[in-house]
Amino acid sequence: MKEIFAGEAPPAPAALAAKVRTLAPSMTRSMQRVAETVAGDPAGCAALTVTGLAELTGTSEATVVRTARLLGYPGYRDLRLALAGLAAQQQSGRAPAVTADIAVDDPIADVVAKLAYDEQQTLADTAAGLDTTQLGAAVSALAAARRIDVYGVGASGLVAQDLHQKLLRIGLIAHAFSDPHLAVTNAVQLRAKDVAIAITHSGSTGDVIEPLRVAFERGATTIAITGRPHGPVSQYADHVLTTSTARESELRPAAMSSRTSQLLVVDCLFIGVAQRTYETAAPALSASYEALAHRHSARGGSRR
Amino acid sequence: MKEIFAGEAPPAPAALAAKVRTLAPSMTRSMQRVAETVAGDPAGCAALTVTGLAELTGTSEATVVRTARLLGYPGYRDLRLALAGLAAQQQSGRAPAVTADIAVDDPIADVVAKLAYDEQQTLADTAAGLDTTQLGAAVSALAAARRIDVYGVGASGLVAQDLHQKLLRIGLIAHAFSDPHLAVTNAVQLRAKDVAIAITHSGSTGDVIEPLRVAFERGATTIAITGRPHGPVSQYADHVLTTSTARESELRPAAMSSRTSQLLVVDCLFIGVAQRTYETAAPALSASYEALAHRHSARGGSRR
DNA sequence: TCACACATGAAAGATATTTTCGCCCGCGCG
DNA sequence: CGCGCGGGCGAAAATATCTTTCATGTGTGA
Repeated sequence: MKEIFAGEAPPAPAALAAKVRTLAPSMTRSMQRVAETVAGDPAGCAALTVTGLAELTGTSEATVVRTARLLGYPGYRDLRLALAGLAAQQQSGRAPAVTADIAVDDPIADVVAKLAYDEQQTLADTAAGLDTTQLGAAVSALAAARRIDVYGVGASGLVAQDLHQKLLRIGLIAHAFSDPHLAVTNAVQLRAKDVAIAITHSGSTGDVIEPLRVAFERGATTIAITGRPHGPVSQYADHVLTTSTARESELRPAAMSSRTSQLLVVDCLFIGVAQRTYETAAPALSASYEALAHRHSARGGSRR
Repeated sequence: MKEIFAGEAPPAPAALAAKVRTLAPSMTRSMQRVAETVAGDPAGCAALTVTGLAELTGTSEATVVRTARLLGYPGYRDLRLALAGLAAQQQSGRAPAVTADIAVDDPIADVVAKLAYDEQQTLADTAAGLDTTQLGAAVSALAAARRIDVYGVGASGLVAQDLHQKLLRIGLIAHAFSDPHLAVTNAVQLRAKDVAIAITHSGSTGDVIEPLRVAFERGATTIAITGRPHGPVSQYADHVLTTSTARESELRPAAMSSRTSQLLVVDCLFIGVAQRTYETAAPALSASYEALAHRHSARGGSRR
């Protein structure tokens, strides 16, 4: 009884069900049972050991191994591997679209998937809609600036601070203001060669438009990062960088996707400036990195 | 120290490369070698036995098994199965799409594209690597909390503030601290039913670990949002939410992708809590929305 | 410099897989 | 109707593979 399949087909890739059907007639009863079980639930069987599968099908280990051989694998181990692969393929096949809105009764796993998907979408949209000419001009202005002021309130305030932190890290003189009064009183200090940046999703947040207007009138270069490029804020902006807007829902306020979008724009500005000022930016970056290094191991304890 | 990873992530599906990156820092040299080999050639490694892989990487079987464990599998056998699945997926279709690093002389359009792609990747990895069980537990704790304190310094400080803002918006009592002293002095006020959240990419930022420890010892429920789930911070965390780590380059500091990842986690927490407390959250959300409405048209004027 | 902790691999121990071996059942022949 | 024969089949031995334990070396901090 030799099942010498010398030179036989290499381990079957995916068409396992077909192979089972083809070979079924030449199988004995027990082997058929095994083969059918395997073909019916690849994922489940992949989790089983020979013994497990033997019990499940009411046969013995030897039969399982014989079946595996008949299907073209060197042994059960390899069949099992192929099964795992098959299961993975099937798995990845479905679950394509999660475009629906987030509902109140969505399980947490769906929330994660949908949010991630939405934010990815937002990023793609933003990248596609960003005017690289404007971006380039903004970068040039920033790279040459004597001083940079960033305005943003509410959620945009955090983005302003993010940009602020980044610019400081590469040795530029930057400030971020969330307080409208401080913003305005500082804006009057600006002059040509300085840069003012207003961040507002709605494009009509008076609190950040006002300081931008002041800066604009003082002759500073002004940049607006907004989701409404034709909104009031653009009046006083030399360069307008448009952020994209995802649809919002009750559970997902606009602030959420606008933030993602704004951050991407801010990152682009940052990288752009870092490129232009590489000579000074690179050392500054690594210096700030090293400055932090000892704060980590310091109190934290060791790994694990 | 105990490696009780009870309730740890179930067998990872596909995002293995991401997981390797996330866990690499907490690995020893030999384990890193194994992990890299595996991530580099899933298909090839799936064909190897423990002994084979040990020889290939120049290490021992024990190390291979240890690595498999660290990656979240019960043993090497299961890692191998997952590897086979991964290989099948890769085979069956999409190109891995390699991204080049951002270079100093990249035109601005490339910068935008690469950044957007990287951040999308980071989001996908984070979503894939998030343990929804932990997330669910964290959400429950937050929804039932009397008071919520969030700690984060540096770039993570902004994320902490973002969460803070969001939680306030749905009527919860939350605070964010970037000042380590304030954080600790407030942490001593916490008790059971309160929640403390520490956000740190490195997992070893003493300034946020300390307040979390205090909160932990006071009996509060503690949550860590970190890129190194086995880092020191997890010692004092009831629930650990893992953020993914993208490879960083000179121009793209880790802080950048960690922020993206952290924000996604924070958003998930927020939505989760909003779902659970829908009755009170929904009105609170629309109330805060309306409160802002008049600040927009007020001074800004109309569009265009 | 010493001591400690921790990473590491060799080898023992446990499981899983493969092979061996012979039972048992059905069938044809005496 | 009984007897032998061939092959499906599974129990258990043999082997491969995986896991755990433990002793050793190595780097690190006091």
